[in-house]
Amino acid sequence: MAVTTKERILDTTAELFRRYGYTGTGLKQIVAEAQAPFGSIYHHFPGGKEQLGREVILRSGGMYAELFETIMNSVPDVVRGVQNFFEGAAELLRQTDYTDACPIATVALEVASANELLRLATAEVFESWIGVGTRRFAAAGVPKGTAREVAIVLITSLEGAFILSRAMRDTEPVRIAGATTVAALREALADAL
Amino acid sequence: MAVTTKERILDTTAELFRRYGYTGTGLKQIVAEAQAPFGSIYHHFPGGKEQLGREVILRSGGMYAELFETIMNSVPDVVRGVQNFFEGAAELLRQTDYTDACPIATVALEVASANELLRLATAEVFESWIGVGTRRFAAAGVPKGTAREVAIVLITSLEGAFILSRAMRDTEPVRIAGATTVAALREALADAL
DNA sequence: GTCTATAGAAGGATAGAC
DNA sequence: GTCTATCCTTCTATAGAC
Repeated sequence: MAVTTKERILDTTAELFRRYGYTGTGLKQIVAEAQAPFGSIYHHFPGGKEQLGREVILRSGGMYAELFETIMNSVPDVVRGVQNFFEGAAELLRQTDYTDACPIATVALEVASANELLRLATAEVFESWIGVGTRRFAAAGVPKGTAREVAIVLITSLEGAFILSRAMRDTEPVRIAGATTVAALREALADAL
Repeated sequence: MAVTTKERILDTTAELFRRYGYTGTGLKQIVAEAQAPFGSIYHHFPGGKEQLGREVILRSGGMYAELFETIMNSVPDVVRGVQNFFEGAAELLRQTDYTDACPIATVALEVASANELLRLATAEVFESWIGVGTRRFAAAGVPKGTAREVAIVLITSLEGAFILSRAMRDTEPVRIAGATTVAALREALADAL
């Protein structure tokens, strides 16, 4: 897996943030799981938990965007790509006992009214995701303004569905969210003709 | 406001949970804001923070369902009602500096993989909301199975939009989520004819 | 420069004064 | 039975040994 201590800390923190959130994850818990000495956190992240949190948010956001791009690139049809993305998310949820959902959602809600630096990091990630989706849908023929709306529908539907699916231990919300997003995308593509 | 100490504790905790989440809210912080002695928490909630958390989740869930019903009852048209619900949510977000969103979402994500008792409480609330929406849409003429799907679309869209809107400090996601939900509802009503 | 030990504050919980 | 004072743990952060 990760070769350097810093990478092990980043990966471990991302995993713990996804499961337990920002305030629910302790620095001692991180170094214990990453098998790193406590001091290494402050060596690699002089700004402490806040700096580590910021880097993990941005890194996780980038990795999730790459996952989306990879899945979308694997099929020629944009609608099929979106379907596969949601089906993959539902399958991963089930396989991981409903832990592997959005890597930044819990943190985003925790810091939204509590930590301005970290809120800005989550906003940056969401804006980047919207950009990725917008470009992808625009390239498939959706008008620009509508493409952004469809991207927002995709992200908000998936995020909300993750909340319900994790709480209820059922993939139904994610599957319905996928159908809703596909319907919005199909209509946007039809309007473009 | 709240007359009894117990009610003040419940109201204050609900407010703090909404802003800072479960792990981000301390018991000392709660009694300070509720102007109650520390011991009163363990007097009224012998099970400690967990019991208090459970009661707050269920209570907040019930109050939010009542808000939905009130708004839906205030207009004859179900589509207009849903539009008003989302517009009210967007307006409240803006007015409260993006703090007053879903009362249980942050807690739901925090406890989903960390506290089974509280996870079950959040699942119970989501199921009750789905029931409220399903009955409302079924009464408006949507077929039963579809009515449940529309209810889930409403809740997931709003929840996801709350995350993005709070992070980005922009009501755009909530407004788009409202349009998406209305589209799904309109289609479900059209299919019923 | 890597890591351990500890400081200082805040967390949840409890015992017991009144 | 209401409330205060305190306990023990855990938290983030830092100082300093090696």
